[in-house]
Amino acid sequence: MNIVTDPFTIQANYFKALAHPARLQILAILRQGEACVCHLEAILQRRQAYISQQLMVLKEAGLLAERKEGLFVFYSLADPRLGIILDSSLPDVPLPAAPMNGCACPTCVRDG
Amino acid sequence: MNIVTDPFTIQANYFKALAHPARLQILAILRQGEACVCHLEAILQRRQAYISQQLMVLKEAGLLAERKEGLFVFYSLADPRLGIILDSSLPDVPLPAAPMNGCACPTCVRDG
DNA sequence: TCACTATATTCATAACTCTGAATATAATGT
DNA sequence: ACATTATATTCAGAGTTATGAATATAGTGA
Repeated sequence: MNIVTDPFTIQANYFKALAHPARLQILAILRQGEACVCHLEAILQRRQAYISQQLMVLKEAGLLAERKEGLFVFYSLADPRLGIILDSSLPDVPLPAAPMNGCACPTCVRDG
Repeated sequence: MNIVTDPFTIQANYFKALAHPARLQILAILRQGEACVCHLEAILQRRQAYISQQLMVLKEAGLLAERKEGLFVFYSLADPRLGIILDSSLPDVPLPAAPMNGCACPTCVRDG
């Protein structure tokens, strides 16, 4: 595993991180504000390990910031510029944020 | 092979087309203006079949426009918005357009 | 310390994508 | 019609990525 210096390869790796429906859905959710893993788990209806795996891919690509609060880890977008890319990449199709049900994280419990 | 309607999957397919160094290099060249296959072949130093394959991927993703002129097919960017995405995705690294040598297409012959 | 909960990692296999070689098509001139 | 040139397509094997199951870690409270 060599260090990549070719700018086209670096850029390609960046897009690779974006080239996955579940990861794009996660990013769409995070654009609305930070969220913990359990939150994403409830929205995406996928098992926790799966969510964590996708978060790791996004994190390694440098797309996410994280904040710990007790047991919870809250993820958010590292760079708002990402919003420009996400908007520009799908001119005509709106990206609905899927509805939530049943998350026990502090935010959800407080907000009902 | 079903028709995809999920917006996240559509968007992911879009990024998949971008997630490849050779294709990004092609796009970087096309941002400077249309180019024929032989032109790209000379710049990328890859075999013609390879260039055509990558062009087909970009075309299927809806990124390219084409124009026929005799035996030559000139490709160009379908949507200038793509420039925004390409610029935003690599804030700090300049993308050099590789130097050319030896292309026999009408444009190159005319311009010397 | 122990039990509990939220999140992370590892691993094996399935699924997919890339690549190169060969070949096909399509436009042009003779 | 034939030859030539520019571009497109097909296909198989190599290589990469995704997925689910199992397990590990880390923070919290008793």
